Parts: sequence; C-alpha cells; structure tokens
Amino acid sequence: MAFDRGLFEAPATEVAPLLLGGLLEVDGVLLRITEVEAYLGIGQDPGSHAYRRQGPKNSTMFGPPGHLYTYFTYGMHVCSNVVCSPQGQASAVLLRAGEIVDGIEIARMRRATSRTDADLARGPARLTVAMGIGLADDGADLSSSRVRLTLPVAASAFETSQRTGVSGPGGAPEFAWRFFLPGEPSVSPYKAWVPKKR
DNA sequence: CATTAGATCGTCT
DNA sequence: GACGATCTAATGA
Repeated sequence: MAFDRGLFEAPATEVAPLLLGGLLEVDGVLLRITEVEAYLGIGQDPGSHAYRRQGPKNSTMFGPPGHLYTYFTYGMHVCSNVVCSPQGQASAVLLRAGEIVDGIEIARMRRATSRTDADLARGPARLTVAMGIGLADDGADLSSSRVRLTLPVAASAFETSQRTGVSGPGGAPEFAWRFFLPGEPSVSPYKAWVPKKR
C-alpha cells in the first residue's frame, strides 16, 4: 500500500492500531510491527513527553505527521516513534516491538547480545538498535528518507492494555493505549510500573 | 521463572 | 539533585 500521509493526521490513539502489521524498512532490514503505544499532546496525557510544553527534547513531536521522532533516554537508549495528528498537536506512536522479516543477519550483528531472534526487536530500545536507527534520524520523513514505513492493507486483530513502564498517572488504567498483536513472540510481557525503592 | 541492581546523562525542578 | 516511554547480567527459587 502506498504511503498515505492523511492517515497520520489522526490522534495517536487512532493511528496506533493501524500500525500493527505494518512494515518498517531501513537499508534492507525489514520489520513487521507487533506492539505499539500511543501518546497524546499538551495537557491530555500525563505519560507523554509533550504533556507540559514544547522544548528541545520533544520538538519533533510538534512537527508534521508521518515523520520519525527519536529520543534519548536513561542515559543510553534511543527509542523510535511515528508523529501523528496535525502539526502542533504533538501526538506520537512509540514503536515497542516487532519481528524482523528480512535482513535478519544484519539485525543479529547489531544485537549480538540477543539469544533468540524474537528478542532482536522486543522492546523499544532494542527495536531501534536492530533497525540501525539513531538520533540522526530524528525528524525523518517516513515516506522519503532512509527510514520507510508502509501500513498493512487490512487491519489486524489486536488487543490492548495499560502502557508499560510509564510512571505516575500516565500509567493509570484510563490510559490503556498499548496495542499489540496477540500470540506474537516478539511482544514484550506487560510490566506494571512500580515505584523505585529507597 | 522472578527479582534486583547498576549503567549513564539530558532535561526539568 | 532527581528521574526517566530501558536493558542486561547476576542471583535465587
């Protein structure tokens, strides 16, 4: 299916399930998306990077839809998102997991610590490494850059849950914006957020 | 299988 | 100064 920019003009909560089963291609490595999470914009979503205001860290989220938003976190990891909603609304879909369907030798090299192929892109930071995506790809147009996204022709059957790893109110049941394909080995087990120990 | 600690740094308070 | 849309290795059952 052709890249339809209009599809990304909707809020992330609507776009997220459409991405399931979609394909992400970077330099010959192909990923089938199996798990995503939606994040909304200012004042709407306590778990979102765009909850408070636009800043250096989240400015790409406020840009045009259909572009890649990559961010650096925990002092060592990079995660990948697809920007949604009209420009300025700042919603995005976090790519949490997927199955490598082509270029798997390359992905294995990049994720040498991975013991099984299902672990290659199981988790947002792992997925980003396996695909060779970095902070330099932040803002890339997903229809014309080295990172390409194509959506499935038909929607897939999916399940939902609360979001993983989101601290505070953003992890509450009313923000059940994790979407995944049931029965996929690459989907990470749901982990409820727990307060740090003292 | 489950739980825990440590790594590591930009951003915000 | 604390914390985070995380991951890995180590330890114990």
